[in-house]
Amino acid sequence: MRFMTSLRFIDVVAREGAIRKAADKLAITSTALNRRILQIEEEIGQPLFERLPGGVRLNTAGEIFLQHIRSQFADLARVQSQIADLSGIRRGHVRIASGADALRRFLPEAIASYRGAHPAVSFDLARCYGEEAEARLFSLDADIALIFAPIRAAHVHVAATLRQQIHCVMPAGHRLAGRDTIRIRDLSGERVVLPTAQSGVRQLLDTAFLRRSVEPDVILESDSFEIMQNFLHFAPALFFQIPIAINAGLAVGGADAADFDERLVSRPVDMADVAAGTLHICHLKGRVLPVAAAKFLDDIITGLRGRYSGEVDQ
Amino acid sequence: MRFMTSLRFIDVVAREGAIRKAADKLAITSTALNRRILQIEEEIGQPLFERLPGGVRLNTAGEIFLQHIRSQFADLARVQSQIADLSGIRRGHVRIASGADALRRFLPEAIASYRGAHPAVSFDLARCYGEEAEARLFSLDADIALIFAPIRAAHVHVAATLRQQIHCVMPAGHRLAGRDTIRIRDLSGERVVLPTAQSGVRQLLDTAFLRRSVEPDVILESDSFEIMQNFLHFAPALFFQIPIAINAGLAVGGADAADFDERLVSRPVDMADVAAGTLHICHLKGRVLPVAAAKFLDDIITGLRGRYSGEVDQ
DNA sequence: GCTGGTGATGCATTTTTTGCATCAAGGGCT
DNA sequence: AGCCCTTGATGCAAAAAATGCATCACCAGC
Repeated sequence: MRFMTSLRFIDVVAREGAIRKAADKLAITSTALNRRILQIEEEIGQPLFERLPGGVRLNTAGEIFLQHIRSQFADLARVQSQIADLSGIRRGHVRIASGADALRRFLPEAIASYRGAHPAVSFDLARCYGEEAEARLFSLDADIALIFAPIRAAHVHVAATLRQQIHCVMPAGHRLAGRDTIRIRDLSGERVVLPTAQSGVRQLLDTAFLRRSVEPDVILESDSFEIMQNFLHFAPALFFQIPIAINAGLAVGGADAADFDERLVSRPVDMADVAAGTLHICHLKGRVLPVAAAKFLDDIITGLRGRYSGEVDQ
Repeated sequence: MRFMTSLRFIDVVAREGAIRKAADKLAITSTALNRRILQIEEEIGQPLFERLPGGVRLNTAGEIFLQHIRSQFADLARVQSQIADLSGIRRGHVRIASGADALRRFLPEAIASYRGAHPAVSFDLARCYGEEAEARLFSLDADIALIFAPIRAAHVHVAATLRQQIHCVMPAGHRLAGRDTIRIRDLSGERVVLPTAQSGVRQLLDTAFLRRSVEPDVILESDSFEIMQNFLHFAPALFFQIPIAINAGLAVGGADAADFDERLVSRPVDMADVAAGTLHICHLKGRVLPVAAAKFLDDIITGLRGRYSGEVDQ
């Protein structure tokens, strides 16, 4: 949209923190960009950036204005998708911020299924932890967020929640593989593979370890479920994830549950030790989502309700 | 704002119904305007107007887009007033759509008082009936509406309501001037002056006349309270208004109430005959009002609560 | 004091926008 | 049917705006 260029430029300058860097990114001269900024500031009647020796930074007015710009862009996208909808073609773009948990299997599957019905809709997945996901909603860089952690900010609207019990994954031959549920005290001295400290799963586990005064032998920390799971094929260890992250089949644990990997089994951690965490499916409060995003959000909530009826709320 | 010109042009074209007329109004050539429209339509990817032999008319896509444009303008105004607020100067502009009732005395007084505290805030008053006032909220031509009639559209948010009993105004020497309250049956054959059929007061009265099978002698219909009231100085007759419209003093009726004009008195119509109407103080649902408008709305509601505590709701 | 980064500005060039003249099309009127 | 008027669209030249280059002033770190 031609008439939005100046506004987009401001957004980029704010992100880059310097007019010249932003100009490089936008493939124009710093002169042109600088003058556009000056012109808008003149029209507003007040400067939007403070000039620092190392670049520029938004002042208060600029922050207010940038928020306006971003909401304009988001609203324009919604309007465009709504207009595209009129001509029968359901086009659109959905931007999702999600933890690694849901990215593993749930979102790919949901997106594939959605694209089966609406092939002209494209997706953007950003993998990030809770706080960053909330920030992405606020800066309108994401339409939907899936957060397995408590919600911090008031501007986040939780459309649905899914209770998820932590599961322990281990080689089929492990001494604990016979148990129905795993107790935290069983893990004392055990070799375990843990997600990074920012992860919701890790935070629940750390709380439990501390409470039961259990110190497992942490041999690997990673932000990649792939690596952690594959590691178990080469060395005997335990790792932890939530059911929604299980990437082959739907072995939600229990003695009679199917193994989700020929040599790995999953068993729930006893609820007396680790409380079930909550996966929050959110969007920005007060925001009208683009058609495609709204429909997708609806679809995944309906899908979850069908699959985990008891654990879905709101 | 330079970057909004094309959008403003679309708004004007939609209102005028013809590119050439809009071009005249905007003081540019129809060529330039036409090309701007064509360019935006190309950027959107779809036409926004249908071309008719007598001009242009918005199509569905255009209506969606125009609504977006107007919300952008309203939001920009809010952002500007918010930014202006930062520098200490409380500037701003408040646009009000109101029935003649509230325009008479209540709004002028409220505005004068508000401007005493914030002299840099300007006002725009549009006198209109209920349905049009709602339309103005929707088209974002008004921030606040005062409607003495039932609310029709779902997109209107009622911030407060004020119950108002219809009062009968007459010369001090009139045979009914001695009564505490006026009954509808007293009006049979009486000379009355009535507001136009679109007015909320008139609709309440018509219902009452019909129910009681009373046919007064309607000698004047007008949409101007000024004319109706002045008429009473020259010919004996009755006219009707709500307390908020009484323009000198606050004679809300009752036997001991002060007369609001040396030769005219006001008496309430019995509630058994005419139910109290409701003045609705509204804005568009889901909209964030500019600082000035939000503050003014707050002020008048607080003011009403102080003056008519029993009759103010929500 | 030098170096490497920043944003601002004068001037020539390029790109975009505008205006004039003109066309084709449709409705209303005689 | 024929005329007339008004509508939006378009080719081409002029006006206006945006851009790029070269350069300045400023500041931090070395």
